[in-house]
Amino acid sequence: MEDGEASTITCLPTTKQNPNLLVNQKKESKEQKPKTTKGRQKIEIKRITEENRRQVTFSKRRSGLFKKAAELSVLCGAQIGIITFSRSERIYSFGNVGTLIDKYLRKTPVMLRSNRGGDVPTGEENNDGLMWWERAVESVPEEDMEEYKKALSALRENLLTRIYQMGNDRTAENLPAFPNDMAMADWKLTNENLMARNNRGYVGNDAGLDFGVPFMSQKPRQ
Amino acid sequence: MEDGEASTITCLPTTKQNPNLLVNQKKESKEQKPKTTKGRQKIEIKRITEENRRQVTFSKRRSGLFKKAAELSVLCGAQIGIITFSRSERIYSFGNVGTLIDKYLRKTPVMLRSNRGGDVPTGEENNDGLMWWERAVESVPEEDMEEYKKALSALRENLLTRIYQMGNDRTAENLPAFPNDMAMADWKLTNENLMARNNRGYVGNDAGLDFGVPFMSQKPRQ
DNA sequence: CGCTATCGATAAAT
DNA sequence: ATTTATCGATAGCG
Repeated sequence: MEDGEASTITCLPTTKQNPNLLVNQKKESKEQKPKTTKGRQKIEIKRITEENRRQVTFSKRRSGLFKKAAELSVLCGAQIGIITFSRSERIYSFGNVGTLIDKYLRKTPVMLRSNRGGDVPTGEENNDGLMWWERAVESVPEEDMEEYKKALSALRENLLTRIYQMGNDRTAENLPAFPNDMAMADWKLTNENLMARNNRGYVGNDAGLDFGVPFMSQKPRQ
Repeated sequence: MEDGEASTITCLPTTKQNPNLLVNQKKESKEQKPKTTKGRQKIEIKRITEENRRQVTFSKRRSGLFKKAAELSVLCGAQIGIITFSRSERIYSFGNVGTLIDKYLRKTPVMLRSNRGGDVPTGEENNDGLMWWERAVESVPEEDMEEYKKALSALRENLLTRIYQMGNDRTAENLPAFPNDMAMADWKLTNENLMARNNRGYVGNDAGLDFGVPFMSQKPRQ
């Protein structure tokens, strides 16, 4: 913003807001503006190649999508969860995803069909390639049980910690209240998602995050 | 046409073919209509009480939401999954939910840091109110371990079963470059979910589980 | 440097 | 006609 910013870029009239005044100001300037933009344009629904533009579009449309989802949720009292991965593997989620995943998976009531571990129809689905925690419990050697238990516990701890970590709110001013279907915390977080500005930190390709919550920030609040 | 596919689930909405309303509407036409519609109206975002209207709204907006999601997906090459439960517990999903849930859950790498301690800011982190599977493993009495293990195992089985039951949506496992389309199977699944109401039997309530089990298939190629 | 907020203008939806 | 969702461009914030 150093170069060329102050010096009025091209077509923008100087009636533009002064960067110095970041406070919300009434744009009283109802004056004649020399047509600065081309307005909303029609775009084809196809992969956006330009990296930059795609990024911006992703951000904007995702916001729009989440907003819609929130509205639908409120209007109809429906539970909605959205999971989104950008191309850079960054995750963005909306709603109480964890709960919904749970319900989703439970569409089929539990019945103890005794098809054991490697039953996958696609073949070659032995335990190889599975994470330790997704392996059948029986496959854990008795002597490793102790460690296994510890690990499971740690896993749970991490999840809970993550969930509770997101206790920092950002003052959701004038947002409607969610029906009691959605937990307050979730709603707050969703709001963060909606207006969120802070979202980084957990990125990369691991350094994970959540489970049941749509949050963005990762600030551990110390 | 290829983008037609991309352009969303589309097609399901609107059978609106009002002869009066031509598609092309230029603002130049100053024709005074005696009394057409009141145009788009603003509605308050609050729970719709009237059962009927809410149902309709749910249907319409869900379509709209899915459409948006599809567009976003195509435009930005992002993976998107939406899970929706209506008040009547009917499920509607969009996208390759299975894969996304998998990725979502996998986003939490297991770190064997056993940071214990009830550091939960909000307090009340006792085991009460937790489902059996989310309780600390240590809290399981030794004599119950056997059963616990069985349960965990059954859990995993069910998840796997569930996943494969809901169809072959593992197409987009790690779709490389995003062609402007979502996997066919996924679309089919989405559409099925959209129109087919064959989602019954998932009753379920209570006991949820979800976190530690990624399930889902392995790499497509073998 | 990458992602989000804002703005003017306009396409889209109702 | 009126409200909403983007678009392109850019300022702002981490």
